Amino acid sequence: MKPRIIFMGTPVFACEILKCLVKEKYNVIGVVSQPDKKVGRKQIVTPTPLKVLALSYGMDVYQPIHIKDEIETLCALKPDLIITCAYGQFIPQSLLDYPTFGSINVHASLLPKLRGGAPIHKAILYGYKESGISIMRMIKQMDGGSVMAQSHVAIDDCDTMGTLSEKLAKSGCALLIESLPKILDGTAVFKEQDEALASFAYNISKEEEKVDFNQDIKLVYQHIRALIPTPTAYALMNHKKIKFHQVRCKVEAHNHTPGELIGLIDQGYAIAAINGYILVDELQIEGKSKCDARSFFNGQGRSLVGTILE
RNA sequence: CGCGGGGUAGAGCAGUCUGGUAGCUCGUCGGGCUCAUAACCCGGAGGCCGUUGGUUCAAAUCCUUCCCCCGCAA
Repeated sequence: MKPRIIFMGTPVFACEILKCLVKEKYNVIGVVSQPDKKVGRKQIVTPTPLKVLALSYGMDVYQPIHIKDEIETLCALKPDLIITCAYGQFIPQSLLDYPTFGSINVHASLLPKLRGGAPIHKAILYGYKESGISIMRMIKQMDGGSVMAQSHVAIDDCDTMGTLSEKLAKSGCALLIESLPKILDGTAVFKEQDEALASFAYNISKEEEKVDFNQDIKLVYQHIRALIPTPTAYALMNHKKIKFHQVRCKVEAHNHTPGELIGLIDQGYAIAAINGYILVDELQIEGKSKCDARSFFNGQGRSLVGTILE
């Protein structure tokens, strides 16, 4: 008799985890995800990535507005284990305690560091050299449960939130598959987190999306990479937003003003920061579509050289 | 009717206010120069200026219908 598993999650990252559960033939009896949200100018109702995937597997999907109102429904499914991964709602203790094997969470950081909703973004933003995956028990406190397994993933100098997310997802899948048997046969050992070392990775705020070029190139580069592909970092150019979709960096002493548009360097549109340049490969001006550095330079970019970003 | 920007050559843009020969950078094709080049020089091709109707001697430009793309806000 295979254990009955409920999987809860929302973004693409959670999809990868669900895929591997399916691949390993675990018995996922239901998927819980956030409600469909109205998105964009047209307010089109859009399902979450995990919901789309789950439906493609023909799984039952539950999308409670407040999960505390659906505890009975979910318990009625008689889950033996709940696995969560970036679900986005606090789950009541009574539900966490229901399954025979309890509830575990796959979190994308080396706990107790970077607890919270944006561990991948923040790992890059803070310039970490490595991050990882933690599998731990769910408790009431956010990402504070005892940890049973961790894997380490190196962060490359050119990693973005997107590329790191892929690496972590891969690592997370492997770790979860390795850990599940131990959880199900009771041999898993859970260790309490050291609260003194805990740090938090709150969701990216609107203010954090704006880039300040008046700091060291390394910090600017980390900042921009951390927000690729979403929500994307930006700066203001003549009161218009300019978003950075793909960038490189070049460390080099110079006398330009931080934020000054320099022109093309190594095929990228260069912007000065302290001790170097950001080379923008793909950008987007407010009201326009994405375009590459070359195209931008052929259009308005050439005459904007010398402009200082705010 | 939430606010705003935009649709002009394969790409990115200027031109629109103030109507009068379709322009720039890049790409592409042909030729030249060079040991060589994503360099430079010469030449060519490529446009119903998003769509509908109107004003005018004349519309990319002014008024009008609709379609599409994008930023913000949610």
